[in-house]
Amino acid sequence: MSENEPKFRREPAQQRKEALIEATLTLIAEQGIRGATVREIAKRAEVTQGLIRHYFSSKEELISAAYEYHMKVMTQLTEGTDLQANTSGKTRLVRFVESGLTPPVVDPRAVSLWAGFLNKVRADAQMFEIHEQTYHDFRGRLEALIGEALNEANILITPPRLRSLAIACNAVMDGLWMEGGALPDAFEPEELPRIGLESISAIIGLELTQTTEGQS
Amino acid sequence: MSENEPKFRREPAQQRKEALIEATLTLIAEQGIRGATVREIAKRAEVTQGLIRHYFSSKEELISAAYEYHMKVMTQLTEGTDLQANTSGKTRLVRFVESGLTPPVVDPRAVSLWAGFLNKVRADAQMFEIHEQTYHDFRGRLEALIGEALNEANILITPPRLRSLAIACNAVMDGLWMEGGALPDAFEPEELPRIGLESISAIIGLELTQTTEGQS
DNA sequence: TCAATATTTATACAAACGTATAACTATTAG
DNA sequence: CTAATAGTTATACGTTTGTATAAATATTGA
Repeated sequence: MSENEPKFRREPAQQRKEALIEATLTLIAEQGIRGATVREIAKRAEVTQGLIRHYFSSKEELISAAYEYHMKVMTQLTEGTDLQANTSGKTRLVRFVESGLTPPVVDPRAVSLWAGFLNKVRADAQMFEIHEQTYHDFRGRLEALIGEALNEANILITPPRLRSLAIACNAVMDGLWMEGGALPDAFEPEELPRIGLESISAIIGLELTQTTEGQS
Repeated sequence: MSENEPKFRREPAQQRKEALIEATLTLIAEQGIRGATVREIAKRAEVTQGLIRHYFSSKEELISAAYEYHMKVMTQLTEGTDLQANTSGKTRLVRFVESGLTPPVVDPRAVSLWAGFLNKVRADAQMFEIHEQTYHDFRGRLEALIGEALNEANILITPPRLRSLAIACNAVMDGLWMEGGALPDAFEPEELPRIGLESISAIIGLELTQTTEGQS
């Protein structure tokens, strides 16, 4: 009669936290922060709602933790591609653009998350700091790569002009990323990186679409 | 003793509806759709909550009406600039880009609204249709202007290539619009249209920054 | 094997939510 | 001036929300 099946399993703290955060992010992407209720989060993570309060002292704290986690993952996604150092700046720029305009960076969920967090990021000082740092870091890396690529080609450029080019290229990438994520069926798979590279080539005045170096 | 001050005023139906919709949009921009509660909407519109149900049979209907209203306003904002017909395509393209990259189109509230509506637009078929139509309309207009400007300069271009250029220019505008709205203090007032025109000039291969025609 | 402990479940509560309906009153038509 | 109408307020109801606390149980160390 009495089956001694355990009624629940205890998981390592970090693993549970991550599961709760993942469920939170999915729900925020689907229904916004207010739509990510503690009960629904618990259901998705397959625990009861009381457990959330055991790991996070409030919903506010869970949301902040989820944001931090997400931004870290996104940063790693755009960093990870390039490990071998002796590739040219031009090639690294090409790869940076390509990886930023293909999955998993281009992804409906990522765009939805950006939208879902926007207001909260504006209101919360700590989250705003994380956002600004990530944004400037991304643009700074793009600016450095453009500078190196132009330098290799012996194209001279002033710092303010380089800043403008970086803002413009960043805007192209942001725009394509947003549209690719918001309208996933409106573009062919290779269309986004192709248009991105063509546009950035034109903007910085250096052809990027015919790479002679080996493609990883 | 008994002052015969009227306890409320009756307003024309359309005026009340618009006030309710405006309050709704402001709240959606601030806190998302779920944050736009009927009670808070009523408070902002300075009426009691019961009145909302007199004009809209449900919150769902109010949200849809607010979206339709907002998209109409945004469309008019990007249409309105150009009335005199005998200006060149190049000039009209310049004005189109400039007006799309300055207030009131570039505006934190507009970006927040875009973010706030994103999920709902994906889920609701009717709202999705409105969104797609507006988006394609905008890009179509941009594509036509680019085509005319290039044609005037005797630059030949194939239709698929024109499509790519339009997607790219649209992405530049979207990206700058988004960044200008999300980080209002990160750019100088003239920086966005300047960078936009420079980038689009480079992308389509036609200089737009030195206009010889009169500027409105 | 058994007590100690931290994880997990279970239950409860006040506040806020969308909705429904009744009561009031400014406005209009005759 | 009066009655009818529709805009508006007022109140209420069942659910869902975030939070709080008690109870149960899986796991660990001695």
